[in-house]
Amino acid sequence: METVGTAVGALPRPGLRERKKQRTRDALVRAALELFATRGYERTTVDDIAAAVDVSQRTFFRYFASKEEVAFFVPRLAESRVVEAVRGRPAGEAPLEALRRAVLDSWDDITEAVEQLVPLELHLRVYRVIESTPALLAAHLRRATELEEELAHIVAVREGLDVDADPRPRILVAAFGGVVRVAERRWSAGDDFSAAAMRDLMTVCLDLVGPALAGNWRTS
Amino acid sequence: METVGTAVGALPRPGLRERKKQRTRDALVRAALELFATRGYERTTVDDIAAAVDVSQRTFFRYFASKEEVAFFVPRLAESRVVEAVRGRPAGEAPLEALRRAVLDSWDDITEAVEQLVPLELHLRVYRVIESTPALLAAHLRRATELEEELAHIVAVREGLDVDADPRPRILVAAFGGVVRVAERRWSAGDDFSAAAMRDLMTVCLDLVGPALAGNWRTS
DNA sequence: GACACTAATGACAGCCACTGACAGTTGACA
DNA sequence: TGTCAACTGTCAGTGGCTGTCATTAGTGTC
Repeated sequence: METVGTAVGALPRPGLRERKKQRTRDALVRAALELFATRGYERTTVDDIAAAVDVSQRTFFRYFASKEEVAFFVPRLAESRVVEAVRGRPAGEAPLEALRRAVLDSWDDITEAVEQLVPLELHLRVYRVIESTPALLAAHLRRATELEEELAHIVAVREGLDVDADPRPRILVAAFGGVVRVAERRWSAGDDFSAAAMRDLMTVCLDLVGPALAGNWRTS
Repeated sequence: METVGTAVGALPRPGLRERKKQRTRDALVRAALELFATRGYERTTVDDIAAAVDVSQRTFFRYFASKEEVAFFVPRLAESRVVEAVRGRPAGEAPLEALRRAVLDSWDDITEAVEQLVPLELHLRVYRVIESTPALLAAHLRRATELEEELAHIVAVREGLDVDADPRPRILVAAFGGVVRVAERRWSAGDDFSAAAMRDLMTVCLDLVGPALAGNWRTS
């Protein structure tokens, strides 16, 4: 129930103005996602979204830097949680294992946090729109690599390495990120969009990295 | 010197109209890349590019679907070569090895083909612009995943699998693609942009995938 | 070599994402 | 209650991109 973007300490009742802003932002997000999911991204104009919340187009752009940004409001939440989870892993753990457990262990929390914002089913529908809309898919991938960059730095620090000198941190997270994306696609393509299903898919895909890279597949 | 997009058989002199189109397209590409490299992508308008070649803006959009597309004219060439190279690998080869050798072995040919279009040095400068411009980076990553999808299908056929049933093809190319991107970044960040340097980087990065994913790194 | 045929182009109007500037409104706080 | 600062709406303008239509310029034919 906590305000999402608030600093850690002291939350002494945000004040009317702040609450109003929060409500406007949430209304814009919900209206936008609903429109994207039903009508599609490209056939939804920013004017449509603004009109649905009864604010001016200019106001929309004061809350979101671009039309794309509003589509990634929910994923953004999830990403920050993953980063935190990786930071929280014990130092002795192997790098890949730290990434793997961070994602798997924090998955239920993430799902819960998402549901607090929008219904999980709407999130899934929007995710499908993201994957099938070139402009959004591109933005999604760019965001993913930015996240990977952050994770590479964290891994490097854990292992006492320089990210620019030793390529292993970036290679690890790049491979890991690619696998996560495969799992995400399989999740959105399927019909079971529960958190448990996603966790299972992620587990299976991560377990397959080794075998997939290994020499011969005929021994499956 | 052959016309790039011509069908395999018979090239009986393209005709004046076709040659004129070819020249216009090449001029647009060269003007655009030069402008992107010097002035930056966002500070170059389509009108600028069109004016540099003395055609109307409308004509530019008849050659390229978007301003982005012209920036990827050269990479597009390289990608198609890689796909062909993978298709040409012997069937018995292990999947990862096929991808690896396809890229490494065709690298010199690709470099040569690129140089026929634009100076390699200009290509590098444009590549740096792509990596540092959010909109272009996003488009680059989307193109990369489209390529990965194609490669996953090829790998699946090689191994007699169904891409949608067995996740291994997609996992393999996702991991592979991630590593290739790391190598590309290191290439563009460095000062030696020769084909040989790129091949060496690629080799090093690919050799590190196993160790990076393996349990503990302290044994480096 | 004149003739129709068709592809390529330019000029123009218009949509949409996005931005800067200015003025009006509304919470915050003394 | 009055002052200040934050939030908002309006308006004008830029740039990417598209549809339309008249004009130009290769192409094949007689």
